[in-house]
Amino acid sequence: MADSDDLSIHRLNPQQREAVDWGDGPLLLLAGAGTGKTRVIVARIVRLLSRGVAPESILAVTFTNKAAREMRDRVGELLDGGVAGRVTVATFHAFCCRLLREHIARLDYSPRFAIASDAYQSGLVRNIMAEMGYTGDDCDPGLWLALIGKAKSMLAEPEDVAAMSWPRAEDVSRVYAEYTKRMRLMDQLDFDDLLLLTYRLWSRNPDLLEQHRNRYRYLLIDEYQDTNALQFHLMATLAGPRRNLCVVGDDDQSIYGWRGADLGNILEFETRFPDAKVIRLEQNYRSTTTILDAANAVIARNSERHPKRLWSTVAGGTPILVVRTADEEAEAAFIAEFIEERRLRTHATWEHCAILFRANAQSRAIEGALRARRIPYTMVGSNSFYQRKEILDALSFLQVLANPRDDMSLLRILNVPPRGIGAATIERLRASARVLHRPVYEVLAGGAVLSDAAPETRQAASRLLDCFERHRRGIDSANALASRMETFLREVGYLDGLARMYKPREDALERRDNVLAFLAGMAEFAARNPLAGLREFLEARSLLDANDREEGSDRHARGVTLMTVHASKGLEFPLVLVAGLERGLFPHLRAMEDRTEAEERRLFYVAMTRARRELVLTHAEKRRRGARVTRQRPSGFLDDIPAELARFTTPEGVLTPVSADMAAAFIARMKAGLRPRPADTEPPASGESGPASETQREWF
DNA sequence: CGCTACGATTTTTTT
DNA sequence: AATCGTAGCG
Repeated sequence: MADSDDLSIHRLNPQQREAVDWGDGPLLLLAGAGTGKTRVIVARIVRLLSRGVAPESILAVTFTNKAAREMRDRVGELLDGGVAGRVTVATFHAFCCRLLREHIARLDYSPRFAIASDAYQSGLVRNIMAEMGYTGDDCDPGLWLALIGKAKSMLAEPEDVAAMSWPRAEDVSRVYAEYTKRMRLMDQLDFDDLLLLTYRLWSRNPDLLEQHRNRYRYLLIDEYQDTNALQFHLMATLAGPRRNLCVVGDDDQSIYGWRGADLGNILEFETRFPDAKVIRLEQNYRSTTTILDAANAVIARNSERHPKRLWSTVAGGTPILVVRTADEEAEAAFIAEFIEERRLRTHATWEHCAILFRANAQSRAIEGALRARRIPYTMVGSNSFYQRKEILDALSFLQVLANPRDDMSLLRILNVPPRGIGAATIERLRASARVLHRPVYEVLAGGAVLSDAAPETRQAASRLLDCFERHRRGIDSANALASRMETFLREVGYLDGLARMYKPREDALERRDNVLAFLAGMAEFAARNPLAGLREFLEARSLLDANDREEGSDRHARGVTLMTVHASKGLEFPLVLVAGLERGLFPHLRAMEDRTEAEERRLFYVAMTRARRELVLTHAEKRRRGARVTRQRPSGFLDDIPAELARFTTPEGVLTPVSADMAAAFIARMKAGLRPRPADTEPPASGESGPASETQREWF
């Protein structure tokens, strides 16, 4: 969806052309929002091929699956499929995962490792903390995991951490060591391990590194501002003495610092590679000057950045609307009605509109308002489906089936639905497994622990184990995978047990439907990947981000798009509404404390620059936060928008009731064949657009 | 020893 | 509005 204005390769601006034609060696491309970044990367790949570089030699790494898919598609459009398919385009994690499946045996790991989700990691750390006797406040797993992740990105082992000057380094080291040991025992790798072990693989096996260096001779990194130290290290190592490393990014759009992204990577690229060529892309093809000037003014208040100033040839544009409402319901109602009005008065379609917010919880009110007005929408990236209890339970059954050593998953479902294996029994099993250093599954199968348990308990356990054993064969075949898994979930008692676990009948039925929808997704996967089995399904699932996990085949969004600002990066819409511009919410309270406020500002900058033609910012005076209602003050970010670019108002100041005349005019337009254009065919925004008044009518 | 029902607590962003 | 933890019942 980004860069939808279809400038062909032959119509690149001078900076873009220079970036495309630049030869070997390190290259830093500072590409602001909407400057045709993806187009340049794709053109550069095509250019490399035309210079005789083999497609197999090119590795393009992105941060998200969305970006990888888009790049793959765009390369495919310009090259015939055979060639395009030979270029490697993958996320860091997918690339490393593929490498490790093939070579990890050299590090003495099983190639059948599973990939642990963050919830899985948290659960494990929580268990570890409890076992090690930590109590009370400092049991927050997120805190410890962040430190472990930090250590990993520094290539530090637990012993190294102990010697560091961190607060409580001793404790971190112990938790880290235990965490590593347990993950290994369960054949689990976390996201960081994928990168870390790839690096270790190369440093311990120079022959392999040499082999890979000879294969991947040209490296491109997209969204470079989101990489962490380890990711940079990894790619620099692979580039080797050839140093054909082209990185593309925008420091102003770095919004993943909380996840370890290191802005230093992009700010210091020239220090690491003193002879690096640096090219800036500053011509924006996306937004009006009004939007761009406002975004520039907001981001200019950050200090640590590569100085740059985006400019646009799309003169003028409507002022940015800043709308104050009484509460979040009024805010949601305004947003819905504004979209409805734009649709009636202009050529806007629902697909042209996006509603962005800082936190997922904000979507509830907005969804309600849209539903009440029958406005179709798609909520992108809401993890909610996969965070549902029934999906997590079903997933745990499958994970144990694929990998019996997966203690965490086994313990989760051991007594689901209640089958007589209670807390005390589970505790004994766990303790015994810990002492013996054996997987819980094995201890359970051994039966010694259960010898003096109740007969029903013993019987339940052996029935469960029996069911796992029976269904284990055949998990490697895609043939009717989903229906065999459904049989498994039924025989293991889960599908029918839902009725007993959830008491309002409708609730149970809904959860059952969700599990069946999950299985339908699996069937779809199996159809697309006829060689894949259960393990491949689970791997693909864990490497996908929420945006890719839409269950319906309906990938092309229908209706208005709702998402977090984080999920919106890389996208663009003619009309963008950002909700909740309030102190404590955006910028978020937990980010306001120290240096992360700069990141909140960048996040707001990302939100603003998603808009092509019109930008609306809303804030409410009261908002429910949890159980209580709080008075909200407008976000400080609003003060940074130059007054002449914005109009501060209320819903009454913007919305005029939709008259019968207006509706009639709309119908007449439709009859006259003036159907709104689909977004893809939108003409390139160019300098010759008319005066603002005409722009206002015609932009959609 | 395990199960059910009720009440307290919760919300940042995600590969 | 869910989910989680705690207390009484079978």
